[in-house]
Formats: sequence, C-alpha cells, structure tokens
Amino acid sequence: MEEARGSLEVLNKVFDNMFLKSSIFRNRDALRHDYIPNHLPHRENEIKYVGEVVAPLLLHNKASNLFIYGKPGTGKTAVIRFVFNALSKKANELRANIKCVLVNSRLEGSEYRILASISRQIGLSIPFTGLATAEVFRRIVNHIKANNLYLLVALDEIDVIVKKEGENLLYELSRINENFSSHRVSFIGISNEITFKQILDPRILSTLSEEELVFKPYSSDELFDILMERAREAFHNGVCDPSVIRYIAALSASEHGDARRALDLLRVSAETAERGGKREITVECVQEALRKIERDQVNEVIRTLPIQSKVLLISILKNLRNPSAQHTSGEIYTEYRSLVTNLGLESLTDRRLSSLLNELESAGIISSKIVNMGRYGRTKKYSLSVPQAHIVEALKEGDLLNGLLE
DNA sequence: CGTCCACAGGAATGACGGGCGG
DNA sequence: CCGCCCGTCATTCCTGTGGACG
Repeated sequence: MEEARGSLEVLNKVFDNMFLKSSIFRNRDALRHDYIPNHLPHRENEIKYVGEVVAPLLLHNKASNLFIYGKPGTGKTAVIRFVFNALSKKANELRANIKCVLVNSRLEGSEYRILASISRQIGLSIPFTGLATAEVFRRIVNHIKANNLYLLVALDEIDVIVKKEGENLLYELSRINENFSSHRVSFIGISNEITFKQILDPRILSTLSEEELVFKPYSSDELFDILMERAREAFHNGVCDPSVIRYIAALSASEHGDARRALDLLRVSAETAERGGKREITVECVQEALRKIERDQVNEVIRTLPIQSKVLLISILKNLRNPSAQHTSGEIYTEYRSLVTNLGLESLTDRRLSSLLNELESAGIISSKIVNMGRYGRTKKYSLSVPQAHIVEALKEGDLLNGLLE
C-alpha cells in the first residue's frame, strides 16, 4: 500500500510535468518530420515547379503527370505535402472538387493496400482483406464518377513496390482515365532511386512521367538554414547556439545529406539536454544523441522481430564468436537448427531462413556479401552492421532467450 | 576445359482469414 | 448460411550459377 501510494505520486508528478513549461522546447512539434513549416528553405524552385504542374487542376483541366527523383531526406515528401496543403486550401476557396492523396508505397506494402489507402483518403471505406485488387480499383473509379471528383495522387517510394510486385498497378493506374469522359486523375510518382527509370516499361514511363524533377541532397550550408529555421520555432531563445546547429549540419551533410535525420538528431539532442537538466544544447548532447539514435533504432527493430528471426540472429552472433567459422549461410543454418530444437520450436527451412536473413539485412542489422569459393560452392558471408553489444542488449530485454548467449 | 560445390532466389503450393453474391 | 473468390504469409520445389579444382 505504502509502495503503491509512492508510485502514484511519482506518476502524478510525471503527468504534472507535462503541463510545466519546458525550459528547452517552445514547440516540440516543429521538429517532427510530418510537421509542415510555412517555409521550406532551398526548395522554393521545386515548390514553384510542382505548383505550376498541378495548377491546371484548379480549373478542372488536365495536370501533367510528374515524376520526382531524389535521395532520402532531400525534401521530396515535404514539398509534396506543402503543395498539397496549399492546393487543397485554394480548391476549397474556388469550390473546385479536388482531392489530394499521398500514399507511401513502402509503408503500405502491397498493391492492394495502396489502393485501399487511396480509397480511404477519398472517403470510400474498403475492407482490409477479402476483395480482389481489381474490385477495389473498380470501386475507386465508381466513387470518382459518383462524386464528380478530380484526383491528384502522389505515390511515394514507388520504386519499392514495383521491385516487389511488378508494374501491374502502375499500368492500371496509368490507364485509369480511360474510364472517364474527361481527365480525372493525375499522378505524382516519387522514387528514391534515379535508376528507377531504366527498369520501368517505356509505355508506363511516358504516361506517368510527362514532367520530371530531381532533388539534390542538401549541402551543409543548406542543412544549417533548415535547422536554424526549425530551431527558432522549436526552442526558447538562447537554448541552441548556432555553432551547435553548424556542427549537426556538417555531421549530417558529410554522412548522408538527409534533412530528416538531421532534424531527428537536433530533436534528440534537445531531449538529451532537457533530461540532463541543462538550459542549452551542447556538442556533448549531440554526440550522446548520435549514440542514442543508433541504439534506439537497433532496439526497436530487434524488439519487434518475430521469434524465429530472433533465434536466427542469435545463431549469427554465436557463429561470429566462433574464431574458426567462415560466417557463411550454411554455418548459420546449422547453428540455427541446433538452437531451435533446443528451444522446442519448429525448425524453418533454409529457403525461409535465407529470406529472413535478407530481411535482417534490409533492416540494417546485418550485412552480407556474395562469395564464390569455386569448387567449394557459392554462398554469402555475413557480418554485423551495428555494434554487437546493442544487439545483445536488445535481445535480452525481457525475453525467454536469456542465457543462450552464454 | 569441364565439373561440381553450396548455396541463392524465382515460382509454385498450401493454409488461413476474410468479403461477396445468392 | 454456403460456396466461391480474394490477398497474405510461410513453406516447398527446383533451377541457376561463378569459379577453383582436377
């Protein structure tokens, strides 16, 4: 009882703290990546270009389809969000019947779910399973007809879904206007890979890519401007010295030029300072934040891994600790099998393990390279791409796998 | 110069949860 | 309610392959 009251007091204090003024943050949301600032530094030209492409929609005329290329964190999605916001607002004023829809193909994961997401955003609810993809497509067409809609659809990270499931969806979408007597649907395709153009059917490319726009990575100076602008909104005066922003900008530019990750780093640095009871963000906060971001990423990925993948990951760790091992697929499969029977779990096939290894690799936990040993076959060799201690720590967290790592 | 290893990875298959029309 | 169709995920089957060895 005594203890319970103590816990309650602690909890109440945590809740009360939410209402206290932070000594660091003025507006925490300004650093989230779905936050749309009213100014996007160094993307004025891109915004203007996209604006010019979509503007005819306001008169219910045909807008050219647009394809956008650029590395992660170069502002592609931010620019689209920005333009969509403004376009929707203007469309309301003008009583134009325009709907703007943004779908992340990678997050949706399949053609069906992409279509379902588009449906939902135009106010048409679709069951999450059970229907044929073609049926969802048909319902969207009917909904557009019935409500006399004009649609602007942005397909983010479209390269991912095409690689996974082929060009079927893009082909169908590129012909969707044949269902209407006038032009109703325009597209903006967004791809992280410039080379995407080369794998796409030229017929699809020519309809979907009437206009083209490439986003270059931000330089250190540009990142500085972006961070400064957001910092002004996010922090109280004097909390964040420009020299610290300069440091984050330089670090991010040399590593990836990714504005989203730079903003994350700034936010986590600020949180670090706040937790440490400091009144301003220091370079040490940034360095600690760097470590924390990596740790958290690894932790999050591993924590949510299915049990079989965790066992597989332990097999890899064990194999890597064995000094005489070659770290090949075969060795890891063998290690896995002995481990999995000990645990009383069902053993997966090598083929399945190979897929799981690929998933671990694309999650950034491990990396592999194909190795030819001639007479002795052809395999992959694996290594960790994050510190081993982070993985061990994440695996141990409240799990039944304790003790397996000797 | 052909063989053959040790796998990779594409394609087919099965199991399952779910919607639809009748 | 039934029989049918669908997408999704895990599994199985099977073909393909770069290059050291003999």
